[in-house]
Amino acid sequence: MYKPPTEPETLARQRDADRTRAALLVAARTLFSTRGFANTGVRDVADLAGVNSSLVGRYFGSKQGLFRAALDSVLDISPVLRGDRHRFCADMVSALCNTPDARGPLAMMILSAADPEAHATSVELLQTKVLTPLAEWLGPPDGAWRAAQLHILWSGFLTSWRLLPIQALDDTRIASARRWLEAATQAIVDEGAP
Amino acid sequence: MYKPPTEPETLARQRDADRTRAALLVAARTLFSTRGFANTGVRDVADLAGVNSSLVGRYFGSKQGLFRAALDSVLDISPVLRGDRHRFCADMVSALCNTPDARGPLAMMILSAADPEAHATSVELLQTKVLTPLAEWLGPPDGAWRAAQLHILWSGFLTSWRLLPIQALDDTRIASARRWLEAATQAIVDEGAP
DNA sequence: GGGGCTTGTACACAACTGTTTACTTACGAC
DNA sequence: GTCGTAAGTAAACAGTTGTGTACAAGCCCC
Repeated sequence: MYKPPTEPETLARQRDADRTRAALLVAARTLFSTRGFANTGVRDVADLAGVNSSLVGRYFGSKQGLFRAALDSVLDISPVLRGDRHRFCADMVSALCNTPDARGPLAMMILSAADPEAHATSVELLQTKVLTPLAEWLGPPDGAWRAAQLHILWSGFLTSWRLLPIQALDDTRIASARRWLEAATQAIVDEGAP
Repeated sequence: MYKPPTEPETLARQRDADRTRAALLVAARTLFSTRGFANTGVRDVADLAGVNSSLVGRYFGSKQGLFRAALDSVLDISPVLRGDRHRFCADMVSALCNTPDARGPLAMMILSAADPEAHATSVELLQTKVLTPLAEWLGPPDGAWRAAQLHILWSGFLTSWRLLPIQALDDTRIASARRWLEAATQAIVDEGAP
């Protein structure tokens, strides 16, 4: 059988650990937030990233480590909190709906909540990286409780829109629903300063 | 080695197909609503029900068939809708929080949303067995949209309470949170008749 | 009491899982 | 150039999964 002297198309991939790690994180965010933790195999992530599956173990220790790193890398609301206070609601709703990789961190956490370890990771990171800073930003009175109300509202909206889609939030009605979400968010924020 | 003439403890289980089917459904509801579809094996369900795992295939065709049957068997809000109109909010919140088998149908659907087929089943049954009847019950104006608002509120609450628990809804604060949920529900119901 | 259908059990099967190991190859310092 | 280390690959591992099949046994009707 003929064999070409040097493999033509599979010219050796450039070796770049940082790039590989980043590609794995992007693929992980995409798949975990779409199919959840249990329905995503490390081979799926590696294939999407275009790298070998054993590199997951090398760079992140385990599938769980990859999940934590992927979630941690995208769970950050400080940009919105640092922005204009008038723009908070619009920015937040926008960040919630226009998610960069697939369906965003909230979907990633909820779809992966069935796995005990991924669940623990999500609970921890959600509290420290979202709810606590948000409660501080809202300030007294009842910053923590209003932060919780916001989270309830947002997770309910996201669940009903993308995770368990209902007819009232389909493509033809999503625009007005987003306006409603923004108004509802504003109402909770304003509870503090009537 | 001695062998007793007739097995003493494993005396033949009485053969009752209906009872077996029912036991499988209870076990399925419990596990699916706790661990989700992907993290629940047919052997787990069968073991919890105390029957042989191959009976899942016989009685429900497949694991997917079991999921549909289990969800269908518990997704029914007509008792609440038939009750006193004044009691609607209290009954609904109670039904949402005091779920008979483990965590109830909403948790079951959300935790299983990562699986494509279980997801399709959930979307279909949720619309036909909950949202549509609820929208009719609410009536004009905007029955469908107010039903959607209720679903967003409830699914957000349940997610933040049991699926991805936040500190603001822990055991010490859940009582007042339930009162808040009831009031918020009432507000949406009353939107129709100010 | 004895077929015949139903109920239940045990087991085999192939596919897939996350992880680990042994190995090859590229890059950079000397 | 060459040598050592980092980067990447392939394959094997043991465990688990859903499903199907072959077999044992109870129940009911005749």
